[in-house]
Amino acid sequence: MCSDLTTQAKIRNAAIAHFARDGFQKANLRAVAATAGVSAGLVIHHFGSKDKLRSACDDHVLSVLVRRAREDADPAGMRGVMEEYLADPEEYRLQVRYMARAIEEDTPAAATFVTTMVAESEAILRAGIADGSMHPSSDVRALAVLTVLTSLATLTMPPPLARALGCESFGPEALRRLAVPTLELYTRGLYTGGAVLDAAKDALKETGS
Amino acid sequence: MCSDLTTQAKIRNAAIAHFARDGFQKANLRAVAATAGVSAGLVIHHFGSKDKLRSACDDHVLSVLVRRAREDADPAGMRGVMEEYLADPEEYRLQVRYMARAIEEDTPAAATFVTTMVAESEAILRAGIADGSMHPSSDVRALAVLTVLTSLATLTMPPPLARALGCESFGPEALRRLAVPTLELYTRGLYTGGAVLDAAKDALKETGS
DNA sequence: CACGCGACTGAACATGTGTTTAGCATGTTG
DNA sequence: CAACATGCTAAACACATGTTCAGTCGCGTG
Repeated sequence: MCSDLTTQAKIRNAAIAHFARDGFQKANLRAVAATAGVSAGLVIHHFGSKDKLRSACDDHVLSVLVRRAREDADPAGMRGVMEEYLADPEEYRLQVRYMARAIEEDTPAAATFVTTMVAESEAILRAGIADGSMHPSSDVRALAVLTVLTSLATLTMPPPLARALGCESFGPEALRRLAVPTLELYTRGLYTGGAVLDAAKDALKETGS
Repeated sequence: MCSDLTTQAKIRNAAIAHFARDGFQKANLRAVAATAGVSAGLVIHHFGSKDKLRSACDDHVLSVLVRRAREDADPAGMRGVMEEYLADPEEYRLQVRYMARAIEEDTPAAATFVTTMVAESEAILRAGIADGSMHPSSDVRALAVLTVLTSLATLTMPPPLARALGCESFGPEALRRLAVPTLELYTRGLYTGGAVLDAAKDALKETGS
């Protein structure tokens, strides 16, 4: 990190780190101020309140993440995102984690982010279906949501699940381990026959009325 | 809810509801006490501290959830869980949400829960592969983790993603919408060819050393 | 220089919240 | 009956934390 940043920017970055790590509630201004190397009062002096600070962080992370997502829009929803994640600039992990927290708490920026991601995913899926590289789906929208959801879940895998994989905590290692099984699932599926799908369709037809 | 419960049980249930809805931090004892119809002091009188209360809730939810999971162990990891979720006793939604929060915060009970679920998933997958109803996988363990992860993510889908699906918030409606695309993915896969999988394998071989 | 303005600090303030304590009611026991 | 344990409450306490305030430093400007 270059240290020749605006004080505002230093505070914002410190806040992003703390919010991402501890959550908005648990993070406290004095700690944020400390890692930014300033006093608690200054944080408020620049941002007005903890909530406004959060908004600033939201907007910043949103813009960075959306820009990145647009840059490497790849097949399969967030595959591009995953690749960049594998390369693993620590900063990127932070921002994804931050956004995941924002999504949980249903922040406006998070809504924008999700909308963007789902739209982009859907476009990619439609393109893939059109050119024959992907199977058609009965509900492309829902499939797009599913893609984003699983990508996000994977990228923010909680520690207990990472440990189930033999990793101390989530990181590139865990992601590498998941990559092949995931893609196997995406190319062959899991079931050898259509029985489960048919059964589900029937079940839904009954309940669906 | 039957109101002929021990006061302790009433408090515990109220706490589970609040922890699930607001998270452990944000939930406060006075509110919990209020919905339990008692005073704040009594909560501490019975449980000793907020942390101990959390432990009690953890253990309770864990036991209920594990019991349920064992009862309807079905193919595909948590498909049984999903079915029960579709039937939608409000209480069940609560407990799943509670456990998701516990997993995020890496509680001991959550670790046990995850371990159990992954083990069960893995067993189911191995059985399915053995009897030919599922495709073999290069890493069954990782596949099991993936299954649990996506199931959990689906069941605790955050509001923004639910809205992308046209639902106001997550519920049986959203789950029904996702069911068919999910199972389509699980039976046909997404890609029509193996190009992406092969590319990923190559990429990992390079980075993997 | 004098002035003012913005960055900045440290201490004070306000409030929300976990916990403690003193006390009250009730039922049980010696 | 007296003593005591138990379930319970309300008020007080302790402390963390968001926010405010008064004042200092440094710097550009009239």
